[in-house]
Amino acid sequence: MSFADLGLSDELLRAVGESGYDTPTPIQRQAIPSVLMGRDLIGIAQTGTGKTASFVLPMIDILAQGRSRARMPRSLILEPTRELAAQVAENFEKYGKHHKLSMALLIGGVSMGDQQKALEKGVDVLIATPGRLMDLFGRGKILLTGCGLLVIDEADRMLDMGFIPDIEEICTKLPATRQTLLFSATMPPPIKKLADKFLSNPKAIEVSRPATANTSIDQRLVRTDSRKKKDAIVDLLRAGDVKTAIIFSNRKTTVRELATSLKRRGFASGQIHGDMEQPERLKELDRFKTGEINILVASDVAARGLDIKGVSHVFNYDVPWHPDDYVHRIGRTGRAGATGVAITLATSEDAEHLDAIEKLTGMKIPAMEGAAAKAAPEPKGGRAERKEKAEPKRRGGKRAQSEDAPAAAREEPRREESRRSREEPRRAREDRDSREPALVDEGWNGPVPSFLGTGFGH
DNA sequence: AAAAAAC
Repeated sequence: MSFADLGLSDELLRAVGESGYDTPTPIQRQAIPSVLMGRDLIGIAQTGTGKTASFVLPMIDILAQGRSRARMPRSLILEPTRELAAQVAENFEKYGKHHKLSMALLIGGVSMGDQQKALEKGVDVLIATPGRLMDLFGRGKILLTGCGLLVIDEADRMLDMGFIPDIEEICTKLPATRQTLLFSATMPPPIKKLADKFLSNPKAIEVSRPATANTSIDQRLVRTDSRKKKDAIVDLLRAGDVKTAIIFSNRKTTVRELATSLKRRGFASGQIHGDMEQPERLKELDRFKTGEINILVASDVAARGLDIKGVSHVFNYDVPWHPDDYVHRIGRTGRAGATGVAITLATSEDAEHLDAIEKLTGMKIPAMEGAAAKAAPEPKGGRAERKEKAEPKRRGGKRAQSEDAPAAAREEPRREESRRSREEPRRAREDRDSREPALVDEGWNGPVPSFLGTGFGH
């Protein structure tokens, strides 16, 4: 089975091929033909399954017919965070390069002027976070009556963030006869209700995979004391073979402090959290992706969905309060068939949260003792991931082929999803399915996209 | 207990 069997256009197949993809992932195989036929779709899938391409690709072909009119976007993609919206926009640019489609990225924290200008000219695809979209809508800058295609991505996360009322309101502004695609890692009742209300006769696709049966991530625990945490992290960064690391903290203030402290100690480090200005957030992310810095201190804004290639280590400077977040955080490493290391610093006060994590993942995180705790283990088993070992700072651009490979071309632990689903008690499945999968979603490795109504294509 | 998202 190749992409050519899915009914996509030649131009699109060319863009896909040029990006290095050749074989569609299960969700792409199942979703693309249905989306091309105009069907509604519920995709139970997480990042790492090739989810983004499963809607981006058919959308490009659907939108290739017809053209946009001023202030009347033809399609809308809703994302929970600004960074995820930017990541999807990057995918549109990549796969739409042989099409003449226009898009606008409507996210908060950046100037509205350029977004408005793009809307005025007319766009084929609107990629938005709910807040900015509602704002612009309220100002009369957008008419959604011509928007015949809606994608609600990461629906369960939208729920967590309290976006459901906004989503419902947005849905009512769209024409009743439209195609709606909804993606969610889990299906809690409110999401089910949303789907019942706004989708008609949807095709349901479920692609799940055990998150931390993810052997590509070597998980370790370091017992420490709150006062020694900073020294511990510095030791781990120095001693281990840390090529690229994300250090998660529970609080924005801690992110700031730790980032400052690491910088002062000479680490090529940066930070990202929700109190930073949006341009700064994207700039830091870009510096990290291009290798200008190799350590990123982050809040949970970066925990989910973000696909950054070649992260060798994830550190939990704090044990996350919500066990799901643990799985999401460590899922930033061990991506694209590479192996990664996830090290969690835990104090005696963290016992309860640690228990919750171990219960969720169904495994005890092995402790690094004594001398071992001084050195972070190397990611083992490696292929591409060990390549630049001697050189802590990656340079942008050239990357190992396997890392750059498409979701489908990558090595994928092909577990028997459907069989597993049948055999497993529903309860356990739901539990597990709320976790982040081991693998990556479509990459976003380019520079920070210019979010403002970029034309793409030539 | 936090974080995320509009101005």
